[in-house]
Amino acid sequence: MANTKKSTIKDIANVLGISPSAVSKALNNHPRISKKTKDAVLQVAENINYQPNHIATALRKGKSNLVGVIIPKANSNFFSSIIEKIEDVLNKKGYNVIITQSNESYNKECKNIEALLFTQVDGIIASMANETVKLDYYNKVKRKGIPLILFDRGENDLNVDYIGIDDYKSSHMVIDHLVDQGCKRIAHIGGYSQTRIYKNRIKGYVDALEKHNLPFEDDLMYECNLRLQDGKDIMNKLLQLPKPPDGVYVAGDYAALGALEVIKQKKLKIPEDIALVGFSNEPFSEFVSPAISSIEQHSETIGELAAKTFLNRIAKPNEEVSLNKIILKPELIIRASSKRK
Amino acid sequence: MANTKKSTIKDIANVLGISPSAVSKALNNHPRISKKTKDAVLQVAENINYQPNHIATALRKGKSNLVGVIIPKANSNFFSSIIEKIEDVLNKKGYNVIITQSNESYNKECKNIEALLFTQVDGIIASMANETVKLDYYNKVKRKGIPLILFDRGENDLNVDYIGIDDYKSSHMVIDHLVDQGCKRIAHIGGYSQTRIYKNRIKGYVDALEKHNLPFEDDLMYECNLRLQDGKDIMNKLLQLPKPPDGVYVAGDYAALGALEVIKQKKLKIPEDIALVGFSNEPFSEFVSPAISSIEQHSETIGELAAKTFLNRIAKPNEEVSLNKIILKPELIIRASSKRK
DNA sequence: TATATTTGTTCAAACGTTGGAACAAAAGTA
DNA sequence: TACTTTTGTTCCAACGTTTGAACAAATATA
Repeated sequence: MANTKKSTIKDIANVLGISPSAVSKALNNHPRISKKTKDAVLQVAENINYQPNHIATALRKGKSNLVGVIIPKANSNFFSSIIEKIEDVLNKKGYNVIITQSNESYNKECKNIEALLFTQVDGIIASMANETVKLDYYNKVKRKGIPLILFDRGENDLNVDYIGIDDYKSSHMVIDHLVDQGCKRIAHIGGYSQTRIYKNRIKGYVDALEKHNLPFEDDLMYECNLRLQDGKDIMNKLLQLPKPPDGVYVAGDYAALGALEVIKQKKLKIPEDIALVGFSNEPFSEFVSPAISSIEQHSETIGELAAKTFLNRIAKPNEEVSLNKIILKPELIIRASSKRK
Repeated sequence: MANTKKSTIKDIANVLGISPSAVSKALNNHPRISKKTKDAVLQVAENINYQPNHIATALRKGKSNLVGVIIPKANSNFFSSIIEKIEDVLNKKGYNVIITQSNESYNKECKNIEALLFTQVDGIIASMANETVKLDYYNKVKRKGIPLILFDRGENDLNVDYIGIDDYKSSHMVIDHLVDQGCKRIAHIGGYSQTRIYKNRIKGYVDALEKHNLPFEDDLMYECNLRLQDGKDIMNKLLQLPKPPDGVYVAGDYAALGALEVIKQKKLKIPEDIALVGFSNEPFSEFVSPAISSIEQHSETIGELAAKTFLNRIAKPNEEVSLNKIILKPELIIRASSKRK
């Protein structure tokens, strides 16, 4: 029935009466092997359904051709399309991608790193969990000398390649827009400031307010996990303020959706009473009502650049110099939720 | 700087003046090795920061401890939480998980299978792409003799383990509910019937209509990719019918969201004019307005069972008998979009 | 014709680990 | 004391591939 025994290079060699190394060289298109032999080998390989043993190659070459990717959670379009692009680029170069989720947990992230190192990946492309403050595990990766590339959720202290968008500028774009629409009291529902990107968004928010001579008030700013429920909870708090905001900038679309629901529930008008802007342009943002304005982060580009950066590192491993810090330009997509005029 | 040269079992052996195999056995807690030696080995391993070479082990043992998972797309909560659970269960047993996305494309799926086989995974857990009709690649996996487990999107002809919910029954639950709410003309926005689960949902819809003596009309049923935009497009068509439906059963929440938007846009009332039920209970369904009724598929359970089924297969490889076809009970979550009374 | 070069192949070792066979030493049994 | 059993270890081959060195044969150069 099932020809369960896998055929090897040796089997091909036996059939043809040549040595295994000749076969190996033929398969790898070695210049010293004659066309005749190469053809014969290919033919036999086909016939006996030969599949190279990747593990043996990996052992011999000291290279697994596996790349680990760590993301917080795959269930957003942002991350899943980044993964898609990374797979795309790396598969073409003969790499396979191992994806792991940290679920925003530092512990899980550490376990993932352990597992990836154990699996002998040739590199790690990661976006850090919200919780992560300690960098010990990432440093371990660096010390092993295998390429580490961060995207979106990065960390300056690590001193590794990084691809992300300009979060500080994003906030300016959002606030500029809201001010332009006539907002005077703008709240921010942000991520935890320990994460660099959220810190930058907050900083951008604060600085942009100042730029426009608008007051910054503690009551108007919250840090949270940016889940849908967080958006609801915080929006409720904001609406209970003596002077509620007339504009809300939310650092994530799921939380923005939560905020939207609460505002509608309270029979307030969007954007007239409160203008709302989200972040990361999830597919649903366009379709809820009113459609939520959001920052597009160009996830495909991020994925592509992350993969290419890895390939570059692999190509020239001992090039200590010139870290890549690629900062992409954000794009503000203006929709009904913030368009007053 | 970086002690880039990895330490091996041999290094430990040299330090202690014992043989490599003694070290190997000590590390694997072989009963014939003395406690003294084991302790010493562990100590030295720690000191020189020894990390076992997984690839060498894999080669020697003929087992990669890698499991491939193929899903259509990670960006839904349904799939990402299944993955999470699979990782969870398998990591505990020393397996690592390689996740790949087919993006609903047959070609990509084939490539993924190729890549996973090439990487020498010990098993594949998959949910098929919508497009997939030909089973040749999956049959190839079977012929290799490595465990194949399908979930959600399965296929009877393949004759492999399967975990999913009772789609046929789901439809009955939905239609029963809609009828109970007074709907007389119920439309179905379904997935492509070539996919088993969608076929079952359609069959359930048709049979349930009959059960309730309601008319089945071609005009009231569509097959599509169930993306948000598909929901919008088809809902528009449904509303242009001379006699539009008063209830719509959508086989996916994203498409349901699209339909919802269109209905609201046309100033029709939900659930009064049209009652709406979705499928798979994505997180946003609860929070849009009106909240969308949906079928909960218990994704964690699916993930857990898929992983455990794999482990069972591995444990007893030559047990040809007794396929596992695990069909879970669906749960209808009734929300505002269909609750008339 | 003698020598150098090219071509096509084989040999052997290596990658790091494992595990059965072999064996010596220690301990137990008659 | 002589034998069996147990204990702790080493030896060696194996997993499937790769690769530089070696080598013979064919071809080119002087």
